[in-house]
Amino acid sequence: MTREDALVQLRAPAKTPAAEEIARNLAASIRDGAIAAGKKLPTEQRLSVQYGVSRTVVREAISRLKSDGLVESRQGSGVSVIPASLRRSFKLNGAVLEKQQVLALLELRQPLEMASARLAAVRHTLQELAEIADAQDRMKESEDWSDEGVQADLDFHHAIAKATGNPFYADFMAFLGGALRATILTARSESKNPNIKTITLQEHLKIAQAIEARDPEAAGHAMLLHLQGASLRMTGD
Amino acid sequence: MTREDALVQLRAPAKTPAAEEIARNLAASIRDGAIAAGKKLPTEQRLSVQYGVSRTVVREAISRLKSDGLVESRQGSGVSVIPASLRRSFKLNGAVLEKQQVLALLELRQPLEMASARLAAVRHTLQELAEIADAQDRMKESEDWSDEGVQADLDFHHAIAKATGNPFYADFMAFLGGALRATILTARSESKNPNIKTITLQEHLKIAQAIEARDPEAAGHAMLLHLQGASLRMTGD
DNA sequence: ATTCGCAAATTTGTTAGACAACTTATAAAC
DNA sequence: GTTTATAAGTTGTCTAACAAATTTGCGAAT
Repeated sequence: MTREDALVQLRAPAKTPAAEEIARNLAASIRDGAIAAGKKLPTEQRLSVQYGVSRTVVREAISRLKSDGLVESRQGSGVSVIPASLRRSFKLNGAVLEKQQVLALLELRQPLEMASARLAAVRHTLQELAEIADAQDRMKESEDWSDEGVQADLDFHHAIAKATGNPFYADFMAFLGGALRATILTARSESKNPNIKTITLQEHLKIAQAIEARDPEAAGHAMLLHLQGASLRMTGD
Repeated sequence: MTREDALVQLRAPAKTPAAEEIARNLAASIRDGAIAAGKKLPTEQRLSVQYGVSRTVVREAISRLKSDGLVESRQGSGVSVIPASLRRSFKLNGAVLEKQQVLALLELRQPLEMASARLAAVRHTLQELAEIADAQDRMKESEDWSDEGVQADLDFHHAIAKATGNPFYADFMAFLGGALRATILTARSESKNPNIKTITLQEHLKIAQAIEARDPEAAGHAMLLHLQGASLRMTGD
């Protein structure tokens, strides 16, 4: 009996709450223009009937849309769609990233990482340099393909972004790193290349040295080589 | 009477809903580590007592946190904080941007715009080229410092991002453009430089020509000159 | 003493109904 | 015709309850 229950749970593990599904549905309608910008959503009453749920659930769904900056509500008036040009939240649609999406995301990351390395070379403080070295050390001591190793890898890049002194770099690189994290993990564990950690550490070292030497061009170049190498290792072997 | 009411409304224009304020409060506690990753939030019951509101309001606040990827809830268990490395939403904290923040955001945008121009030069289709030209035309026909003019300016950059064929470029540049939109508008209207539109159009033309000629280096360089010029015009005169 | 099973207590998910606060449309009064 | 009350419609909030899932604690069987 318990075993069967477990199987059932495995087959249908995540019964997504109604509010989440409705929010996704409405968000899709907004993004593809089915509900134009400036227009009002149906009233909470109508939506609750339409989706066959209580008004509470509809309100929780709309709460999410508000948080995403997709809509805006005014008491007594209604809920209206905010123009795409004013949206203040950038979001990866949560789901798993397909291979092609990962490549596109890496393509977005590359110029940012290069700029990050260049800026860090010019602006870094001693403390930030120590943080970069610390991430490097932790990766050195980590087991191959371990979770800690990948984390230290991401921390290395994040430490550089922080050393730019520009919080947007730090935040956005952390965001991108998190999105790529799962991908990197599986890629590492599936790779047949046994030297992947050693090579990565060497490339990191060159970046760190160029930053320490306050040589932005060398730092950017070393970062480019590292990203190209990492991309090859992820897709290639 | 009506006049006085208007004044009152101006003085206290936005009584922020309780759910929004609580969501902000909790988000702050999470981001600055007051509630560590992996830990559970207080129960909805306790939070409703703590903030002096109903459970409904607390649930709407938590709904927003879920949408932001800050927390995750499991029925029967509780609401737990998601590690920063896994957050899947990048958000500008809604408020108005200070001058320093704008500069930092422009610094983030620059390498992306340059990469965007380079990629667009290599990958653009005829249709995407037409869209770039269209934005350029609309800006030409627009009134100086008008809302349409700024919109056409942003559309020009967005069209280039779309021509990269990489949806993440398109989405993120649209996001950044929206965030900078208000700033650009005020900067334009406050500027004493009467030729600002003409100069911008000339710089845009050089970018468009380099893209059409499929010359990535020239496109990137023209974009750099444009951004540096725009930044100077925004802060300088 | 340890482990297993099971019921009870917790906790989130959902529903229903009600009232308050605000906006908008309507009708009445001037 | 303009302005002013009135009413209707809509979002914001509260209360009370039950459903569904998880966690906890207790007792029994081994």
